Amino acid sequence: MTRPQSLHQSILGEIEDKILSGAWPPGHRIPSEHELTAHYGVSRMTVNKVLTQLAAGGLIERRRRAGSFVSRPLTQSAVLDIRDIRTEVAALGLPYRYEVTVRRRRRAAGADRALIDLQAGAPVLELGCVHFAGARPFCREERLISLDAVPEAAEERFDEVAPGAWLVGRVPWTSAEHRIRAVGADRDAAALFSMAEGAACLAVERRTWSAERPVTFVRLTYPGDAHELVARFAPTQG
Amino acid sequence: MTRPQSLHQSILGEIEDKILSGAWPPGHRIPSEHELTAHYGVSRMTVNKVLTQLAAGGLIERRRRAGSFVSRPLTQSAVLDIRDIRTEVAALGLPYRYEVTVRRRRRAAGADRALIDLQAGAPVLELGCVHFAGARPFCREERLISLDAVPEAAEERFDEVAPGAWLVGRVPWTSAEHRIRAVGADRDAAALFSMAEGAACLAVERRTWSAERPVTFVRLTYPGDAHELVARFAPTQG
DNA sequence: TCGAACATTATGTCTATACAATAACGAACG
DNA sequence: CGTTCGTTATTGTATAGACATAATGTTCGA
Repeated sequence: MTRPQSLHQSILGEIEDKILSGAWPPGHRIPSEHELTAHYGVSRMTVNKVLTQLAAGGLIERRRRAGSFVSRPLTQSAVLDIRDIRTEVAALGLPYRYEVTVRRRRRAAGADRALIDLQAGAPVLELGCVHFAGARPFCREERLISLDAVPEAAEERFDEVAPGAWLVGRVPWTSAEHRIRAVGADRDAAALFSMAEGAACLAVERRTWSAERPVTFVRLTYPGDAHELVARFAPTQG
Repeated sequence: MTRPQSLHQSILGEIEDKILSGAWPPGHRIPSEHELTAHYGVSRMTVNKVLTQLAAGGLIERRRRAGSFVSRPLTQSAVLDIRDIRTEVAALGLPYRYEVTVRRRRRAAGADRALIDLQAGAPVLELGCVHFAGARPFCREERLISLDAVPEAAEERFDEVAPGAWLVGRVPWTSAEHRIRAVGADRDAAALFSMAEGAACLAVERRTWSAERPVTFVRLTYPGDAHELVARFAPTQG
């Protein structure tokens, strides 16, 4: 359990404890790097590393000449883990399977451009999928892929690998924006999930860019309260 | 625009660009600290700072003796900003108001202990609130506060400050877990939001601990698709 | 051929020192 | 009394050197 920690880790832990326990309340001025250096008998660089890390985590704020202060939590920002659907299903201990229901190549129309920031007439691939957990449909996927950004997608059948996983393996690295809403099931979703039209569904919309260029838009619709997203907030991730 | 950056910031930017543009694809081994040291003409500590930061952001993975590698994005973890409800309403440009509808002090029963990890019979304060944006109800709040953790809450009327804001100002620093689901409106919510029973609502449940002790449980229910949560993911925060 | 011992290499951590940038403080001055 | 200006405490950044640690390759021996 108590594995040998590095110096700055144990110092980090100590200071964190002081803040989390309330011994050092929000607004409290914590000792200067110089004082901490003396207190712990370490070099200033080590102390600096700790405080820099605490500041990055939002636990303290630092001002030159003034000192470092325990920050008051204004916006609790939590880390949301967006996992691959296959992984999600596997976590339930159910066999995973998916079907491609729609695969259409076309040029971006007005409606598309509202979803993802594309040039008019840019070639896009429209995809529809259903993901299954065991025998039951788990999630509906509606996706647009910019063929300007990912031309290889035009040739891909997506029989073997789902579009999400395919893109992750192909497109280098991305920034993304997620929007999470509750929506009533449309006729399609109601039939798919065997639920009443208008019943509650969780909709996760994700827009993805790579090197400033739009890559893909996807809307994942999960039935009712059978699915939930979990986000955790902890001062230091670990 | 191009303000004078520090050395490690500009190096960070360069490497990030290489990864995001795809020049260094996932799995690619990036130059060793020693090589980067030579390439940029800086000390190893500076390079180390950059790579450590990239690793913390999840953009690269580091293995002793083997080197540093561009990681393949498996779980895209996004940062979800959980704001104060008052702030959310203010962002809409609407006047904010709230009402306390329920305020009951009692001992934790079985149902409560399923929500928040309390001892049997521990004193809790049960609260119900409705938050308004303009004239329309914006959000329903159901809350349990552990009076062991926050005894002062027993005396507080919550006339002036909503429970969420009150707690943030009082309880030092917390870790929290958020669960986000879509639920059908119960009779109460349907009446409140003037919607059909069973219509889609977004439910955000938050459990909060301070110094390992449970502090509060809150369930926020937002009407239908009138509300959405936004989470962003970017390699380096900034 | 297989496994154990060893060498090598890259990361991980820490120190001591240095100078720069910033902003709070206090003293001098109008 | 208020403003300006220099002083100084504190953080921010960077360097060079050192040793620790881990894991990969390599060599040698059974």
